[in-house]
Parts: sequence; structure tokens; C-alpha cells
Amino acid sequence: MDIGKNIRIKDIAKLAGVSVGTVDRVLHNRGRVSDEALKKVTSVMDQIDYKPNLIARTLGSNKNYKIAALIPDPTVDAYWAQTNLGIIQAQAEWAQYGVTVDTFTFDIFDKNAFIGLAQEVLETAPDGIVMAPIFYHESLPAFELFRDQSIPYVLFNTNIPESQPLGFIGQNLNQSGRVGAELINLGQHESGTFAVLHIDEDVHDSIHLLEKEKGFREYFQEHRKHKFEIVDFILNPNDPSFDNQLEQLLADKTLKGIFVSTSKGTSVAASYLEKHGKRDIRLIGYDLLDENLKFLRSGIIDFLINQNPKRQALLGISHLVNHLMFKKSAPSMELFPLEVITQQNVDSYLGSGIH
Amino acid sequence: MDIGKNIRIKDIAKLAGVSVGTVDRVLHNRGRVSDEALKKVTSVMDQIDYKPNLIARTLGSNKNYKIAALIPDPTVDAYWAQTNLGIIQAQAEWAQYGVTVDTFTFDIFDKNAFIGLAQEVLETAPDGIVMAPIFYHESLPAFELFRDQSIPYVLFNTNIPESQPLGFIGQNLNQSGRVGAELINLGQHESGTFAVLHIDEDVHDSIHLLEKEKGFREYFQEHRKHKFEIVDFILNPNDPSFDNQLEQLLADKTLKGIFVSTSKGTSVAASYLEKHGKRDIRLIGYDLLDENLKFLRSGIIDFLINQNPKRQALLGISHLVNHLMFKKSAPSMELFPLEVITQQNVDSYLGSGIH
DNA sequence: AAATTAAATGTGTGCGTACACATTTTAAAA
DNA sequence: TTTTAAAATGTGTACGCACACATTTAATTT
Repeated sequence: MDIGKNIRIKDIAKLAGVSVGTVDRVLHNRGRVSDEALKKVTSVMDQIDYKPNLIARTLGSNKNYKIAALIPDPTVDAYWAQTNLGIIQAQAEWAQYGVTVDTFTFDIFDKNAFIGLAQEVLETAPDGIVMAPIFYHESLPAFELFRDQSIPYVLFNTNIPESQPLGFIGQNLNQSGRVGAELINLGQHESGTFAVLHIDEDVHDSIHLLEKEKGFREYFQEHRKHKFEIVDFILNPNDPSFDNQLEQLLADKTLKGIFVSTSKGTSVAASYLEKHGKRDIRLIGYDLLDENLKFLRSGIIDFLINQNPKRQALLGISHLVNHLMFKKSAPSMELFPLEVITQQNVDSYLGSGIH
Repeated sequence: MDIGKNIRIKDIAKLAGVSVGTVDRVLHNRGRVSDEALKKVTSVMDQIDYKPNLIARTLGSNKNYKIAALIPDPTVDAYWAQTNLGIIQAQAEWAQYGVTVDTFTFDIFDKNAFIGLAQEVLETAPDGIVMAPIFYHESLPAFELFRDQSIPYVLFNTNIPESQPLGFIGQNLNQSGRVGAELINLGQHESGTFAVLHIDEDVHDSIHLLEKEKGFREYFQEHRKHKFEIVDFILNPNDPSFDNQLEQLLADKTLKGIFVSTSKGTSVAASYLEKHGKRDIRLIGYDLLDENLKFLRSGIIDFLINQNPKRQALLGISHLVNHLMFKKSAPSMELFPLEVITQQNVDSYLGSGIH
């Protein structure tokens, strides 16, 4: 049919017996077209399958887009370091298309500084923003500022749907907790105790963590026949009683497994298990951080659930670029698969570029 | 630095004090340039970071690329049906860029017809080819034909590295078998038997399957402390003794788990386990086929390893388009992660568009 | 009917690259 | 030195779209 040449605006104009200008006005409905001409053009449009050449469109406009990325300081946290890698990769990928990405980092212990940073971002007048809104209350006024300037923003890691972002990239946290529960439960036949550990310097994403715990508990309500107790810890490594609390937990002879809700906490828990020689306690945690990988390979950690922070950032930026540059709209919510990482498949994840 | 305008060929020409034509000749080294001019241009190139505008480049050439996809008949096999979905998605994705994908299907039971099909493909004079070379010997002459016409080809599913394709998309099969072994071994404390089942109408990808088995066995050689026996079956559902062989296997009271190496065979084995009420035997299989999902959800299948045929095809075509249209080269081998699918994370895989 | 204004339509140019072709410079032959 | 060929370099155009601007046509007003 359509082999060889593609249909161009010019072709439509010829078929409709009008000029390309008129076709252009119809296509983008910017008025100033007579009913007669409109009818002629739409009639042609109905018969043929016109697909605008996105390449040509983009070449014409040829704007240099500036994107701002707001993330927690990657130098003090391995999780956000991975996020940063995603930003760097996106930067490299889109540089040829004239996209620049400026990263703005904030201190996860200093909520109040956040809004100031948002202001600072605005002063650079970016064309779009990607951010990880880990401070709920402090993010809301930032969103308002962005909307006032009608700067589109994409969220990742944590969703705040009521802010109506252009898009969200992340995971279903409740389901993530369920996966954790499933993995910890696998092949456990005797009764005993499971522990859920939230290890974090701050409670900054407690909603985040509690959502996982909720899913974890739901799973057991639905699936468990035998009697199992779930104990719950919210631990701060800076708390003087931190060591004590953990040691006490490990002293429990009936302890069968530990589910750690944070990526950083995973390796902390693992080092305790290692120190006490508790290789038989199943440990489930989050993310492919170097520390975690070490413990996964040595068998202390049994499973890691991959949140793929790198890819979250990468896709967030791609989402924005597609919107700005190609005027292409992607689904407003992209939920990543809940990847289960084991000793045997971990390398296949590390090897492949995107994942 | 580089904010605002990007460096264009025109800019380089001005800086070097030559014309754009000369710069063009240097960039694409098509000769006809004096040593002096060459030096001037390369000197400028060393100082600045020129990145050609891929959009403009593509617009200029503006060829309509025709890609041929060679796959087994998707109407008779759910696995290849998924592959076909990937091709269809790629088709939709690239249609706007003037790329057409023609699918050529072959009968997996008729090896001899394959070379004829390859000939047929060549007659349509495609600009590139993606194929799943499941017939090793029959594929070799096809590759030769493609190379004679210098038509680039990308392989997926099965690799034939010695044919030096433009790229390969697939998985590490040995490691895949290891993952299967790891999952089957998880939490098994008593001694017993594990079975490896190759269920397939034909032995067409036996190398494929044996590679998985090799990895499976290697894992046990390295990890198992307790005594476990591995039994091995190569089954053909069309064989009259098929039922008997399977029933006999299930009669073994020490049987702890089954690892099925094929996607289709997975649901076949599952239906037997269901029929005999053997819910305690761990079953590991391949791929998110509808049949398999049913058994995974009902708990007959414990784990599925996702080969992601859809994405393999999708990426294979993208690889080719990037090569042809954007002259961008991707890594020549893309090994997908070995995704472990469970009851609890399966929906997160089905939901997300790409995975 | 002529003049004025508004509406409708058409024309032209730039975006950055690649490539064909025209022009200039240099080297070799007469 | 002039002629001729070859090498080097420069110029112009197409690719498809968007948008600014020029031109034409229709509707009002004088």
C-alpha cells in the first residue's frame, strides 16, 4: 500500500486542493480556516492515514531543553547514588538531542532546606523537573510553585498522586511487601517468628516503609496456615539502643526470617547476622547496592527485591523528554516489576545495561 | 559551557576556516581533502565536543526502511505468539519513522522449508533482518546469503556467534539452568530426587535445552551437601509412551521438584501434577504464557523464569533500526536478566508495558 | 462604487545534515 | 607560458514540519 514514500503535509494539501498552510492550520486547529476548506481537508484525513514525521517536527523547533533533577545527596547514600547514575546515563543519552540535565541535591535530614532548593531550581528556569518527593509536606508547596510557572514535573520513587504530576515512575509498595512475605515464607514448615525491620536514620519515608509492611502482613493473613508471629522494629542506627535491640532480636531462637524494608538497612541487618553466625535465618532486603551484593553472594542475604533506582531516574527523564521534545505522551504511571534477585541471577541483572 | 546552542558542522567550518563541505568530508573521511585542511579541522574537533544532530541526519536521508522478521509460526505456539507481540509492538513504535516490519513465519517441524523461506525473504530486499535461528544447520546458509547481499541481521532467542550477527538478544542459558536449580533447591532439607524435563514436540532446540540442564547440574555439583539424585527426561508429547513416562516419574515418592526447560512443557507438567494432586512437588518452568500463569496462580507452578520473548523481539528490531536509521551502534550482545516470577510479583510484570 | 477592514489562504524560510554539483586552486603536461 | 587534467574546496538543495509573514478574497463601511 503505503510502501515507499510516506504521506506528507504537502500531499494532503494537494489531495485536498489547498495549501500546506491551510492543512497546517487544520491539523493544529488554530482557526482561520473556512468551513469549506476544513471539510476538504478532514475528508482527505479520514481517507488516508497521516502520521507526522516526528523527526522533522523536532528538527524544526530545535529547542535546547533544560531539565532539573531533584534528588537526595547521592554522596552519602548508596541508594541515591544509583539514582544519580540513572541521571548521568540519561544525560549522556539525550545530550545529542540538546537536552541538559542539572542535578540539585538536598540533605535528607534537612526538610526545611528543601523548599529553598525548589526555589533555587525555579530560578534556573528549567523546562521540566524530575524529582523524588521524599518529604511529603515540604513537597506540596514546591509543586504549587512548579504549577504556577507551568513547568511539568515527573515524580519517581515516591508517589504523591494528588499533586497530579505529569507522570510517576516507581513500584507498588504494598505488593512489594507481599513479595517479601512470599519469599520469607517459602519452604518454612515449622512455626516461628518473622521480623520486619525498618532501619533508617530518619523516618523520612515512613509512609513508604509502612506500606511495604502492610503488604507483608496482608500476605500472611491470607496465606499462612501454621502459627507465625510477626514482630516489628523501627530502628535508627544512631540510637544508642540500636545494637541492643538487634542483639535481642537475634537471641530469639524461634526467629526464622527477617524482612528489611530499606536498601541501606539490608546490609546493616546482614552484618549482624554474619557477626552472630546466623546463616540459617532467611534475610530479605532491597536493592543491588554494593554492600548488599556482597552479602547476597556470601549467602547471608537470601533475596533482594530490586527497586531499580537507576532505571527509575532514567525513565523519569525520558518521560519528560518525550513530553517536551516529541510531544509524545506516555502512561502517567509506570510501575516497575518487583524483581526478585538471588545469588544465581544477580549477575544477569548487573550485566545488562538498562535493567 | 555549552548552554544554549549546540555546535553544528557550520560552526566547526567557521572555526577551522574552511567550508562545511570540507568538514563533511573530514567527518566522513571520504578523502579529497588537503593535509592542511584536514589538520585544521581535526584540531578544532579535538578542542570541541561535536555531537552530530541525529535528528537532522535522519531527516536528510529519510529512507523508508523495510525489516524482515523470521520467526516460527506464532499461531501454533504460545511462546512464539509472545514474540510476535513484540514484533507488532515494534511495528507500531517505529511506523512513524517510516519503518515497516514484514513477518515471515516457518514451520518448526519442517527444517528443509527454512532455507526456502530465507530465499523468499531476500526477494523482498529488506534493509535488515531479525530472526530466531532455532535450526542451527539450516541457518548457516541463510546467514551466508544475507552476508552476500550485505543485509545486516540480528539474532534473538538462540545465539549463533560464529555467524557474526550485528547483534544478539537473549539470555545466558547455562545461568538460567542455575537459577532453576537454586529455586528448586531453596528450603529443601530432606534428601530426594529432582527431575529435569525437556518436553518438546521436536528436538529442534535441544542444544538450547541441554545448556540449561548443564547449568542446573553444575549448580548442584557446587552447592549441594545432602544427597540428591537428578533424573533426566526427554519427552515428546506425541510419543505414545509420554503419559506412562510422566506417571512413572510422579509415582516416585522421593520426588521433590521438577525443572521443566521449555515454556510449553511447563504447563504440560503442571497439568499432570494437578491431576495427581501433587501440590507439594516444587515446579519450576519458563515464561509467562497464559497456561503457565493459570498454574502459577493456583500454586501448582512455584516459579517461572521469564525469557521475555516479547521484549527480545522488540529490542532486536530496535537494535536494527538504530543501526540502519540512526547509525547508532548498540552492544552486540544484550543478555536479558533472568527474571524470577512468583505468585506475588507476576502482576507487576504483566502490568508494566515493556517488561 | 470605492475604501477599509477582517478573514482566509498561500508563500517562504529555518532547523542541521548529507550529498550532488559548481567553482577554484594546484600540479602536470604541452 | 599556456593548456589540460586533477585535486581541493565551496555552494546549493532536499528532507518534512512549523511558524512568520505576504497576498488574496470576502465582508463592511463610507
